[in-house]
Order: sequence, then C-alpha cells, then structure tokens
Amino acid sequence: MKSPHTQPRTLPKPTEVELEILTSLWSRGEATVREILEDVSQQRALGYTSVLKTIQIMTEKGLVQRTEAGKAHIYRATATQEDTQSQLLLDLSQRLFAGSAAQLAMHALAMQPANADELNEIRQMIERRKASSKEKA
Amino acid sequence: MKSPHTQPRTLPKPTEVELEILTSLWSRGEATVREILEDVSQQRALGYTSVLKTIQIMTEKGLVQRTEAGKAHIYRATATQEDTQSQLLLDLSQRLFAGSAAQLAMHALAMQPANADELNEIRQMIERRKASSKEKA
DNA sequence: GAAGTTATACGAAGGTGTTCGTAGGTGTCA
DNA sequence: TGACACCTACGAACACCTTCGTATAACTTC
Repeated sequence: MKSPHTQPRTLPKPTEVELEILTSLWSRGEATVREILEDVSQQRALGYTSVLKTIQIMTEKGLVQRTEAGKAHIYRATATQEDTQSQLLLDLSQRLFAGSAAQLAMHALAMQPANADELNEIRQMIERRKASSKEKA
Repeated sequence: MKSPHTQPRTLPKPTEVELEILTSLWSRGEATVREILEDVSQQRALGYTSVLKTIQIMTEKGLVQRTEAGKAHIYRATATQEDTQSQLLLDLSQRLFAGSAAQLAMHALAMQPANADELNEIRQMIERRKASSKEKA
C-alpha cells in the first residue's frame, strides 16, 4: 500500500533557499542531496548538511517528495515550476499591485526591455486574449 | 544642522507587514501611527504598539523617515511605490525567471486576463519598444 | 492637581528560516 | 577487520519577524 494522501491542497510559499533547491530539482527532474548541493554551490557557499536539513523540512512541508532507493534518497519537486511561478506572481500582485497581474506585467516590461521575440510572443498573446474577450462580449 | 546622510544606497527588501505599512504611506503621502493603524486594520487585526514597533524598525532600516512634529510623529516612505515595485519585481525575476523580466511579464499575463485598456497600453508599450530597438539597430 | 487619554520607547516572547556540528549507519577496499 | 568515505537524522545556535505588555512622558479636563 502506498502512503496515504495526507498532502494539503495548497503548498506553502517556498523560502529563499528552498527556491534555489527547487530550481535545481526543476532543471534536473530529480536529484540527490549531493547533486542539489552541486547546483546550489554555484551561487552560494553552503554545507552538505545544510542542504540536507532544508530538504528534509521541505519534505515535511510537501514541497518535495522523496524516493528512498539505495544509499542516497532521491528528491523531486511536488509542484511544477510554472505553478510555483504563478503562485508567487499572484502573491506579489496581491501585495504590491492591488491584485492586478496586468499592472504587474506592465511594470515588469517598462522596467526591463524585452527582446523582439519576447515582444512578438506577448503581442500574440494579447491578440488572442482580445479575440476571446470579443467572443465573450 | 541636519542629520548626516548615513543612509545606505540600497534599501532592504520590505517584509510582509512592512509592505502593508508602506502601502498605507504611499496612499496617504504621510501619516501618523494611528492613521496607518486605521488602514492596516482593514485587512489584519493588529495592536497599536505592534504598528509602532514595526515602523520604528523601519525607520532604523531607512524604509521610512519621520518628522517629530508635535505629539505624534509623522512618517513618510523613503522609496516611491514604483521603485519598490521595481525592486521586488527584479528580485523575483532573478530568483524565479532566470533574470528575465519579460518572461515574468508573459507569465503574469497568461495567468490572469487583462482588460482591454490594459492590453492596449501594453501593446502600445511594445510598439514603442520595437520602434526604439529598430532605431538602435 | 488628580484622573484619563494618547503618545513613544523598550523589552520580551514565540515563530520561522538558515546554518552547521555531531552521532550513527552502511558500504568499500586494501 | 579496520580505516575511510558517504549517507541520514537530529539538535542547537543564531538571526529575523511579528506581536504585545509595560513603563513613561505629555496633554486635556473637570
């Protein structure tokens, strides 16, 4: 029998270090503590047990899931990167943009120029949205 | 003589409650602790001294500045809302979008539909950027 | 002038996040 | 088999955030 699904519907907001670990997991798919440490060490000096401890806490929180296969445990992120991006963007838009993701997007674009491809992609997205909103009306 | 300018060039990232207080200050321009409490109380049950303590810490951090006029001190935000929005957006884009504000903006738009006015504004911004990038090239 | 109101200052408690040291288990290999 | 390498688990220290209680000063009001 597999473990009972005692997972909460909504995952907690990952903290600073937790996010770095998740980034490693997203890029690798799954990883051991040592592999995560390799990635995280590129940006920050951190001991092995620090990563281990953090990822154990993340397991308790439900942010990651682990497979106990052989010597080293293998971890994978519970939420996709896209879902986590949405979660944190929504959070920021509520706290700093009165809940308007569009305002947030506008500010981001004004802040840092986008390249041509990105601008095209955004334009296309806007056209699509315009079309669908016209349908609705 | 006024106080020596011992302020750091970069302000620390405001925390949860600090951001709520800043939001009150941005909308009011300047405010006393009691006025801030009025605003914050709309969203969260909080005692007077809690707000006072927090804003005292914010003063130490340089997030707000105070004028000691009469009985109650008057506070104003050091950074504008726009600058703080940029600061936090930049931070999030670096931590979760590999430093790409455009990716962040795209994700925000895909996540939550924008209204027609907002879409137009974004489209115009894109056109303007396209034009300026053509000039450069 | 005593009581009540309102303000600031400050200490402290409780929670969480981050980091690491140490202990203990298991496998390898000369 | 003994030394070494590598793993997990766990406790503890430290810093920061949040909240509030208490002390104290000043101002009003009867």
